[in-house]
This record gives sequence, C-alpha cells and structure tokens, in this order.
Amino acid sequence: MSENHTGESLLFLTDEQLRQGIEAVFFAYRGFTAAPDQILEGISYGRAHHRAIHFIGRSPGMNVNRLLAILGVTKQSLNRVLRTLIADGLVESRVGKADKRERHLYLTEDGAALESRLSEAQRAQMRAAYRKAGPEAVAGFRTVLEAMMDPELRRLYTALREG
Amino acid sequence: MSENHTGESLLFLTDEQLRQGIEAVFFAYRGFTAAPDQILEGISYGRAHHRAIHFIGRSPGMNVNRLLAILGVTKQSLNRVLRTLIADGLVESRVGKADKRERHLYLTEDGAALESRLSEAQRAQMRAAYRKAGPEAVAGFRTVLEAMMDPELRRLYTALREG
DNA sequence: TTGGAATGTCAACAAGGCTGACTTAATATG
DNA sequence: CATATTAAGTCAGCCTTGTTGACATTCCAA
Repeated sequence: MSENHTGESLLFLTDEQLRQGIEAVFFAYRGFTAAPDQILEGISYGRAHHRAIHFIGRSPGMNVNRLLAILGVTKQSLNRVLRTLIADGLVESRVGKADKRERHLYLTEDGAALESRLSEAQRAQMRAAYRKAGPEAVAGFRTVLEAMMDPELRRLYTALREG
Repeated sequence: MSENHTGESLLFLTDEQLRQGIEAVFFAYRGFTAAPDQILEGISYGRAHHRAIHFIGRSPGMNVNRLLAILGVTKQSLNRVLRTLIADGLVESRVGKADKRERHLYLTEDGAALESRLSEAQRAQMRAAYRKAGPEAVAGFRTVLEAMMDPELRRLYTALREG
C-alpha cells in the first residue's frame, strides 16, 4: 500500500515509461505521414497542402478563421497554401452569405479526388495498425491522444467530430 | 456473423473511426511538442536540436550514422545542427577508438543540463496525459504506436529500449 | 595499393513557419 | 451616420530545417 496511492500500479508513470512513450510518438509519427507524403511528392505539394485539403474536406464551407484555428498557423502561412490550391482548381472560396467579409472554403471535384487519394492512403496505414493492435488497444490509444491535447485543441477536435 | 470475420466487432475499423484517429494524432502531436518548443524558443534552438540532444543523451557514444538513421534526415541537415551544438559546448564529438573514421557523440555537462530541462518538460506533459488516461489506456496507446511504426523504425525503437 | 565507406564541408535551393505593415470590404457600435 | 472593429488578403523579409550535388579527407579491407 505504500507503493501507490490509488490502488493501481503507478509503474506506467515512471520516467523510463514516459520516455519510451515520447520516443514511440516520435517514431510512429513518421509512419503516420509516410504514405501521404509519398503521394504529395511529385505533385509539388507538401504537408501543409494536405492538412488544408483534409480539413476543408472534413467541414465543407468552413471559413478561413476557423481553418486557421484548427491548423495553428498564421494567415500568411495558410494564405500561401490556399492561393495555390485555389489557383490549381482544387479549392473554391465563396463569399459568405450572411457575412460578406467571410470566405467559405469548399473542395472542387478535383480537390475532393485528391483528398480521397491522400485520405485513403493514410487510412490504410492506420487501418493496418489498428487491426494489428486490436479494438481494446485502439480505445486506449484514443483516450491517451485526447488527454495529450491542450483544452483548446480538444474543443476543436470534438467539434469536428460532431459536425 | 456476417458483420465480421473474427468474432470481434470491427466497428473500430470504419473510415470514420480511422479519420478520427488521424485527426487525434494531428492534434495530440501539437500538445506533445508544445512544452519543449517553449523552452527552445528564446535560446535560438529548434526541434532539430532537441531531437539530436535527446537521442545523444539516450545513447551516449553513438556514432553519426546511427543518429542519422534514427532521426531520418540527411547528414547535411544533421551536421548543421550538430555543428552549432558542438560550437556551443553542448555536445562533444570524439574520434572512434576502434574505427577512427567514426565520431562518437556525447553530451557535455551543459548539454546534459539542457537535455534534462527539455526532457522533464515533455515528460510532465506525458505524465499528465497518462495519469488522466490510466494504465490500461496507456498500454493500448503504446501497442498502437508500435504498430504504426514501419519495421525499420520499430527495430531502432526497440534497440534503444534495450540499450 | 586501391576501392569503398564514413565523415565533414560548401553551395544552392525549397517548403513552410514567422513578424510587421498595409489595404479592402463589411459589419458592429457609439 | 461616423467610427471602430473584424475578416481576409497581400507584400516584404526573415528563420529553421529539410533537400541535392559536388568534393575532400581519412582510414579500413580486399
């Protein structure tokens, strides 16, 4: 009873366990981005384009400010990417109906096609990992990831899920 | 029985579940790097320096090629970072004893002090997330992360663990 | 002794972050 | 209505960190 305070083992909180977790995240993140990166290479787009396309596809009609909050970059950074996506006909920017200052973002047919390619590649990686790990591990995985987010991002994440 | 092939529910493999997992990784990774980034800011180092310091501290005496394999960058990229760390007296590069072509990397006292600061900041974040999620979730988290790594990286990851 | 491996260096470049300053248009507020 | 604020976009310039390519050095091994 002197070993822990909750009745559970706290061995999972040792510095060594934490460090292994940190390294695992580092290595896993590489696997996570590998598949879409390979597609993006050769069409002269990068991860920034992928992220923009992903979230526009996820929430069609979202305005620029909201996308900025999700991506966590400056508007100048995002704008550089959006400009090329719009010029290339993958994203459409429509003036807001209620508030004409706002621009609402949509994927075009071509944009949706690319989103689909990238998304399927990344899902295939995740599917393989999930299948290998099993449903219980996946539930734990999701729980820890949510706990790792800072509150503001968790709010955005949850909002996406709820449409 | 027609719904799945294994006797377990496969609902965790739906496209929607996979996409939520992908987004969770994206948002969680921001929380993951936030604390060390804040320390690095102001001492004119970036994440690349942090990564180098981390893995040199983890395996003192490791040679450059091995560090390159772990970090997954070009030697030119790593060299630029290593040069500043050596010039600033945080890392020491010693000519190999058995093979004098090799350089073995060590943290100096100052380097170890910085590593400690960064590491503790990052561990604090992970500790909070782990504590919140609980030991079972953490086990699942680790299982999925390992399944996400590509085989070569998993080998490196495991080797680190075993010293 | 010669070829190849490990390392380091120089140069040039690109992606994608950042800040600051500024414009335009539209809404909100006094 | 006049003014302030907000949303978005743009220009310029900077930094970090990744990339290639070319080349020198050192040293091991066949």
